[in-house]
Amino acid sequence: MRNPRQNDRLKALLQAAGIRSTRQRVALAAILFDGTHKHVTAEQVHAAVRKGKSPVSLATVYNTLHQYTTAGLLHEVVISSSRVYFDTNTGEHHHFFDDADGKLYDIPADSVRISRLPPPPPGRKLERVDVIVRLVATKS
Amino acid sequence: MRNPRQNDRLKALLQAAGIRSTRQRVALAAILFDGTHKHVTAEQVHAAVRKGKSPVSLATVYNTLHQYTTAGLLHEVVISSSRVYFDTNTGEHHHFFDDADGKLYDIPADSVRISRLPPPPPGRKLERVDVIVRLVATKS
DNA sequence: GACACAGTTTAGAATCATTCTAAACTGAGT
DNA sequence: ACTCAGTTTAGAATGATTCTAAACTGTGTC
Repeated sequence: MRNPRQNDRLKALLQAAGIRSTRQRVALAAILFDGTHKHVTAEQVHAAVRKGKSPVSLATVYNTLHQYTTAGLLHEVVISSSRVYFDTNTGEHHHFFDDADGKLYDIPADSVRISRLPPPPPGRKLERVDVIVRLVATKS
Repeated sequence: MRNPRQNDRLKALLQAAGIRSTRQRVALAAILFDGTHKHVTAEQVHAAVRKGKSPVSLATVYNTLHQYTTAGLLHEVVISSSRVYFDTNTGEHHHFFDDADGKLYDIPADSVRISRLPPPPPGRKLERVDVIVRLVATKS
């Protein structure tokens, strides 16, 4: 995105999260925070940023995705052991996972009601509840 | 387990699942199906079987765990991207995952009620619902 | 505007769980 | 005992991710 208005928005977004803005971090933010929610892998982000005019190394993609996650700009979603997804929707919600094509779809938090959850073991507190609804193709 | 009664039980269990019983498969079954439910990784099973008198290669541990999973004797639980857990409890239930020590604890199915789940996208059907409750140490 | 230095980026090596390969082995039926 | 599909194996290969150590860059200081 060469749009200077966009650029300022992204810099502000990083600043607000306490992250120093650099050329690479803005390029990645432009891909991730374009207004629509996404589920992406590091490789996908790397491929996308390589197409642009502002190349970023794979190591930096990993570093930055983790940094954004720590800063609360992304959520990590563990769905399959072979790859980690990063979710730009950081609000409470759940996921459909389609095994056929490896894609994730959001389920709004209020579509799922969890009740009667047992208390966590002593010395531990509940951090997050992830509901993953695994899908398969209907063998018609 | 050198107990011949045990041995016959395990062979029968494999047979019933349509799996030919071999020395290796029985040795692994002895570790997995001892009457108590477990959450194990391939490495853990490999370490355990190596201590016994009936060594099994790591490749066979992987092959066999997957075969047992396909046969419905185990369930695969994906909780963290760095390892896969195999669960000897194949009934419907959910999990606490303790990030502090990487351990899994069962949550009985009837402790969690999921309602208002949206319908799966067209051409897909719901295969399984996994609820993972992530725990962290209480910072006291 | 040049200087310094912590923070950042990078290519490539390293890691680690898992899968693959291709050869040796084994069990069930003749 | 003989055969052949099915099984096991060591070690190589894979693939995502992390590490390393060296080069680079942004920000504050004069």
